[in-house]
Amino acid sequence: MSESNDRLRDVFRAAGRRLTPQRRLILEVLEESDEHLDAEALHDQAKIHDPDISLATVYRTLAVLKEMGLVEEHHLGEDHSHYEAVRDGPHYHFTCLGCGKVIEFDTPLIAQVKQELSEREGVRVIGAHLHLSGYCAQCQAKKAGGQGSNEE
Amino acid sequence: MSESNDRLRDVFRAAGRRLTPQRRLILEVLEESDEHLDAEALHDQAKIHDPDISLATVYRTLAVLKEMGLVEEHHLGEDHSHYEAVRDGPHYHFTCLGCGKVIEFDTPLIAQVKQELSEREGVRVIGAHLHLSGYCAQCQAKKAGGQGSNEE
DNA sequence: TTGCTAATGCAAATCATTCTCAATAAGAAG
DNA sequence: CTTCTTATTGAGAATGATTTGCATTAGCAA
Repeated sequence: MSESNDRLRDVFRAAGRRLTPQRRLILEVLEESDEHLDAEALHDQAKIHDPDISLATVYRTLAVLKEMGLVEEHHLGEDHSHYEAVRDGPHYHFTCLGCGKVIEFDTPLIAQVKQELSEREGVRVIGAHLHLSGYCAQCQAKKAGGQGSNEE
Repeated sequence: MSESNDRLRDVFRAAGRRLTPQRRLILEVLEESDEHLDAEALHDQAKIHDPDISLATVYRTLAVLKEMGLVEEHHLGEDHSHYEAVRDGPHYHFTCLGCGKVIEFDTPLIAQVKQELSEREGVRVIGAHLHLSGYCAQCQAKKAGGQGSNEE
C-alpha cells in the first residue's frame, strides 16, 4: 500500500501540483463512472465519500485535471458541460434526441480529417470533438410504430 | 417588393410562427455576417437598425430559428455560444488556441462516419458537429521562432 | 377593422461557473 | 518529526450567460 499509492502523486508532482484527497477523490469518481458526469452530479458522488467537499473545488479540480490531460470536457446537450476521465484513445459521441442516451464510438476517419486539414491549412491539430445527434434504434421504432409517447 | 417579401413569412407561417421585424432583422444580421456571432454581438449589430430590440428577444429568436433549422449553435471557445445562419451543406470548425481564429472547412469523411455509425448501431444521424482545435500556421511560427509574446 | 394570442421589452430570476479571502494542509527542507 | 512556504480548500459572494414573468404591443386570420 505504500508503493502503488504514489503513482498519481508523481504525476501531480511532475505537473508542479499537489495531490490532495479531494483531487484524488474527484478523479476516482470520474474513473469509476460510466456516465459523462456534469459538475453537480460529480459533486454529489464525491460528497458520499467526503461530505465537506465543495462545488468550487470540483470545478477547480476539473480545470486542473483537464489541463493535465486526465479529463475531457464535452458539450453534449445544449447547456452545461459534462466530464469524462481520459482512458485510452480519443473517442466521439452520439446523442439521441429522443431519449438522451449517449453512444460512444471511435473511428480512424477523424485522424484522416485532421491530416487533411493540417495539409490544406498548415495548422497543427491537437484536439478533436465530434458530436453526432439523431435518433437511436429504439426511438426510431417508437416513432414509426405508434404515436404513443411513453418516453420523456 | 410585394412578392419576394413574403418568402420568409411563408416559412414562418408553415412553422406556425409569426414573422416580426425583430426576427427578420436578427436573421438578416446573421446572414450578412461572416463571423460566428455570439448573442451579445448579434444584439449590438441588431441595435444599429432597431435600437429598442432587447437581448431577451435575441435569445428567444435564436431559439426559434434554431428550432426551424435556419440557424446553428456552436460551442467554439470554452464558454458561451456562437450562432451562424445555415447556408449550404454542413461544415465544421477549427479553432486556434493561440489567437482564437476560426477556420471553417468541409469534408466528405464525416458523411462516412455517419454512415459507419448508422450501420454499426442502427441509429439515424441528423446532426453533426466537428470541432478541431490546435494552432494555426501563424501561431506555430510564433511559438517556434522566438519567445517574444506579441499576442494575447 | 376586429379579435385572439404570439411576440416583445423590461427587469427580475436562474443556472453554471468563477472569484475572494481567511483558514488549512501538502510537501520540501532541516 | 517539526517547521516553513505557499498551493489548495470551503463558504459564500460575484459574475456572466441565458431564461422567465408580466403587462403591453402587434401579427395575421377572419
